[in-house]
Amino acid sequence: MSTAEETDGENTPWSEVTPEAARRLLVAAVEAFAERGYHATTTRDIAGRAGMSPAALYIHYKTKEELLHRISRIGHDRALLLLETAADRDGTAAERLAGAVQAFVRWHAERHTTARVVQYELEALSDEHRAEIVELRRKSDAAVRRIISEGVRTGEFDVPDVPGTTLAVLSLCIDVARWFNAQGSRTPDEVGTLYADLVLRMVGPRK
Amino acid sequence: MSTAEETDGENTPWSEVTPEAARRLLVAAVEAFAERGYHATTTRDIAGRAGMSPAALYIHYKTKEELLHRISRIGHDRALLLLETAADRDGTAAERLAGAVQAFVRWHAERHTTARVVQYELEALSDEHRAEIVELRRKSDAAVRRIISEGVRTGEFDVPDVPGTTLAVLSLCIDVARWFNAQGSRTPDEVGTLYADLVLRMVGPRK
DNA sequence: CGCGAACCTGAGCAAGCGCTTAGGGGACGC
DNA sequence: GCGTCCCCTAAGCGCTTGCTCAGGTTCGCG
Repeated sequence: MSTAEETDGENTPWSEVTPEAARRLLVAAVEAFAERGYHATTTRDIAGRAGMSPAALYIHYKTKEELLHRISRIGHDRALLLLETAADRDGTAAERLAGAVQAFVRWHAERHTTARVVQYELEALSDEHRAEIVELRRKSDAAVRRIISEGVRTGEFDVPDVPGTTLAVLSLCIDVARWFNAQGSRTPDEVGTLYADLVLRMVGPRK
Repeated sequence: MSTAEETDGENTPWSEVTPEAARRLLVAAVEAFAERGYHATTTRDIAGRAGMSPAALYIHYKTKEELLHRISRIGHDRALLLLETAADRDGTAAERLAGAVQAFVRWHAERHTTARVVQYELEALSDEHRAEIVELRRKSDAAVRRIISEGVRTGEFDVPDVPGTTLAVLSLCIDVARWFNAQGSRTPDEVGTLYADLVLRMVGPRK
């Protein structure tokens, strides 16, 4: 369907999902969950989008919730990788923070279908699965906080409330998945650049 | 249940919902929708929380979707009122923007149960109802954009992309409803003050 | 050709869904 | 006492849900 989804520039989207039929089902589930939400999506709808019968789904996944967990896990791994890569780069804190925001926002805009499921369907996970995902989110928070803390230490940034500002930065980026529209006038890169600028203003020294 | 919900300082929460039984049902629906989401909530659950039989719901509301629409409509009216009141006040653009963000964020934190339903269950509405709500959101956007535009005109603000920054400010505030936790360490007022400061930095002149 | 493994389907089950209907029971005027 | 109105419940209807299971098709390999 969506060519922007299929031909992702920086990586093959779901290459880690190995039986091809399982991948087709997972991609169909991402689309359906993003459109209607997890609870409003039926297993018949997922199977139908993948061109299979409802029973085929249960050959590759034990339950509908396992499908959601696989999607959420892969998405969170990817998001965490983006942030930690940006945090580990060389350069000033400002350069690294701008890079992290640019990459994180770009991902949320470009792959907003996936990101919507990843960010807004957490409470549909089982307790064990949700605990696993929450731990990944804690690490994402730590990566951003590390950049901001170092900027404060070197005097590049003026941030009275580091945990609060970290939360606000992540919140701002994540919410891109909710409002971004591929038919809109802004490209993912433009939104990333705008947001990187706004975040640098949030942490920069007062005039 | 939650005393913070029941005893709202600035207004009686659902006083506009007039038959008392209808109000009890609506409050129960807000709690249930916020906890599990609209589609995962059953009419039996709503009626049970209100201490009634499932059939009682249909004396006061035609469908489950009508309940969601009433909640969404009242919440959006309240949010719009907050923003327009702040925009119409006297003072500098910076003062008015800070006031708008403080009030808007405070509402999203203090009444995060309601706000979660209002902000994250739009696609469960019927087409007509959603169109009505989208119009209210357009007006909220216009109120914030007006403040920022005036700040740019008077030279108080330096904002290269007014529509984009307006979107980011609203997005930042709305997402408070998603992560705010009443058991957490921050009060709604503290979050409002933090966010007002961050937003002023976003629009302020470069150092 | 025979055989086993991998994959998928048609049919359907038990449970739960939104919503309806027939009727009960208390408060009120007369 | 009696009828009327309003608010509510018990029971359940028709349908959809997540999921199962027996069996069929396709394939590589000897």
